[in-house]
Formats: sequence, structure tokens, C-alpha cells
Amino acid sequence: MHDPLLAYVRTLASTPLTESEIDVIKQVFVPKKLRKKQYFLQEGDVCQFMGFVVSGAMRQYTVDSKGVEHVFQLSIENWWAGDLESYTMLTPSRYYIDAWEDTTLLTVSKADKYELAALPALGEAMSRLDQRHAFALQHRVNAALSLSAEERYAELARTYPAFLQRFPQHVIASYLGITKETLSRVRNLPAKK
Amino acid sequence: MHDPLLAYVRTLASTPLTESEIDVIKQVFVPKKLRKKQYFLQEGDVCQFMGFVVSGAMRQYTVDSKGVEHVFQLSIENWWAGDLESYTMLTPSRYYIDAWEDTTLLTVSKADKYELAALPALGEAMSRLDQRHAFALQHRVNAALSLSAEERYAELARTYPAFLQRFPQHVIASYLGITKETLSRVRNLPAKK
DNA sequence: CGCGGGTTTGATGATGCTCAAGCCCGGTGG
DNA sequence: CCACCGGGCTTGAGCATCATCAAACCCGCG
Repeated sequence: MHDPLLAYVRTLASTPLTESEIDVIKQVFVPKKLRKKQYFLQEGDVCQFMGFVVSGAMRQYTVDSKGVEHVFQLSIENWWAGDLESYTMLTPSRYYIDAWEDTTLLTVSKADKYELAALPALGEAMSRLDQRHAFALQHRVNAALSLSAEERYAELARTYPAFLQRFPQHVIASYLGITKETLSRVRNLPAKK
Repeated sequence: MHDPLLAYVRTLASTPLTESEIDVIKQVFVPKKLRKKQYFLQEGDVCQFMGFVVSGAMRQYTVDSKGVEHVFQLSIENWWAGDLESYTMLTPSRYYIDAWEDTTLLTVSKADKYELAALPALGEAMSRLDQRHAFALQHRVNAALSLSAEERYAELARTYPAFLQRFPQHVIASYLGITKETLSRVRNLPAKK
């Protein structure tokens, strides 16, 4: 059950995990199953848990005043799900998070996460994780501000091709900040060149 | 010289700073002055220092294949300057960073930053800093993907009004991902309502 | 067979970009 | 002192990109 998470943590840590560290991880990460379409978080709630995706696929999005969904984050195996800001600041979230497929998560509360951070190897792993997260966001800001729809799609296809297999186009389109019609055209035009 | 930085760190830490912590900070943060237009970092270089802005204003931007500048980050007093990804991964940066006004920085190397992180109060402060940074990026991704030019400008004016005083409109426009002409129109239209 | 979810295609329109011109204003040098 | 220049801001006309709305299609499934 916890194996994918342990493997993941090992890629982040600079030292091998000790037995006791492995025990703590198994203890604080509690499994949770979500059915397709089931909510993990709803707007207005405080995000009490971060979830490591063991299997399945999830979607994090806002709903604007016109009722349109704006996908902010997609998560598949070996990614995280949760609203980090709500989780760390204990503020109500602006996001919905739900399962796009039946999904298995390993969830950890904020208090337990502090316990983890106290262990040297895991504290280091977590700060690396936060860094990676920040870098990914940095790239997305860049892409969103300075690339066209076609370029953004090409970049996604290059960087995270797995997403394209797992989510339908209208979800991908929203993630890219464009409409499904535009995505459809952008995908088909290059084929005709 | 270091007072603004110490005050800033105190807002991040949960415990008062000890004498020895203050000493370490004064030791590892070395002052640097930049003249207007002077580079702090150039594309292709590895970012060796992060800089805390004591006075002045700085600009971080990429230059695309057509020679157009895309402003990614603006920094004034009590903000940081530097390419965090290049700094932590030791990879060549895609950014230029230069001084928009004459600027005084307190710079810290990566090695010295690790020394700081080892002290409990400062390690905590730094991880909070990283978190804040991530939250700000998260908001920007949202804004870039789901708001119009007018809405993005309004949000900036609300969130960081100080920027509007310190940078000319064409710089603000680039930061928002729009052209200076569009920004000019967006600013003047609401006035006529 | 019909239905729901997803994708495609077309017509139209809004938003924002490009290119070009003109204005304002604060230097700087004759 | 004034003429000029550069940087910044504005305005306008035309255009590209992308959104919207609507219709049709496709296909897996009850």
C-alpha cells in the first residue's frame, strides 16, 4: 500500500530511509479511497489533508461567478492532491478537488506532517518537494503569460504527456486556460501541415 | 544596514531572534549596491545569490526569440530578488534580473543559506518564506489563466498598489502579460464610467 | 434504440495585439 | 534660454487569436 510513497520519498531524500522513518510514514499516512466524481475538498472547506495519489486521477478547480470551472491542477499516480494554502494557513479553500477516476490516496494531516518534518531525512525531502512545487508553478506562470494556446498545448504534451491519456480534452483545455473548441482546433491543425 | 532584514525575519519567526542568530544573519548577508540598469543576473548564468532588497527596485524577466521582454517578477523594499530554481538546482538561469532604480541588496549564497536553515528559528522562517512564495505563484497562475486583462490589472492594483508607483506602465503591462497599449486603454476606460 | 459524454466544425464576435502616429515632459547641450 | 531628444503614455485603424453559440457527429452502454 505505502510502497509507491516510500519509493517516491527515496527519490527525494539524500540518505536511505531508516526502519523507524518507514514506520512513521506508514503510521501517519492513512489510506483513503475515492469513487469517481467524489469530492476530496469543496470550496469553503479547510483542507485538512494532503493526499499522495497511489492510483487514479484527480482534478482541482475553481468555479467562477458564471459557473465555469477553471482547472488549476491535475494529479495522477505519484502526484499530490490538496490545497496547500488552505492546508498550511487553515483558511477556507477556493477550490474543489474531486476524483476523475476511482482513486486511492494516502492522506496526511497537518499535525502529522510536522511530526514528519522533524525527522532530518524527511524534513529535507519535504522541503525539496515544496521547491519542486514552486518551480512547476513558476513555469506555469511563464507559460500562461507569454505563450499562445498552441504553444502551451505543445509544452504540456512534451512535459506531461501522461495527462493527455488520462483526462478528456475539455479538462486539458481548462487546465491550459482555453476552451475545448480551441484545443480541438489546435490539435488538428498541426496534423494537416 | 541589516535592520530591515531582521525586522522582516522577525515577522516570519514564531520565536524572538537570539543574539547569536542575529550575528549569523549579519555575517552571511553581504551588502551589494547596484546602479540603475545594472544586471544582478544574466541569462545562462547560475544564480549564486539571493538578494533581499533593502532599498530600490528590481525586475526579473525573460527575453523571447523575437527579442521581447517578459517580466516575471518585480521586487521592491522587503522583497527578494533572484532565480530560486537556478539558485537551488545550480542550473543556468533563463532570466535576466536588473536594477530598475539604484538598489541596495543583502545577498546570501546557497551554502550560507544552508547554514541559516540549520538554526531552528531561521529554518522555520525560511520554510514559511518558501510557502508564501508558492502561494503567490498559485494566485498568479489562477489570475493568468482565468482573468481578463482588466481584471488582472484591478487585482494587481488592489494587491500590490506599491508596484504601480514604482514602475512605468510598460513594465507593469509586461508583468501582467499584456501590451502597454492594452494597459493604457484598460486604465482609462473605467475612469470614463 | 436512444442517450450521455466527448469531440469536431462552422459562423460570428470580443478581446487584445500590431503598427503607426502624436503628445507630454524632463533632461541636455548649443 | 530654447531647441531638441528620448522615454513614456495615449489614440486609432486593422488584424489575429481565441471565445461563444449552435449544430452535428461519434461511440460505448444501458
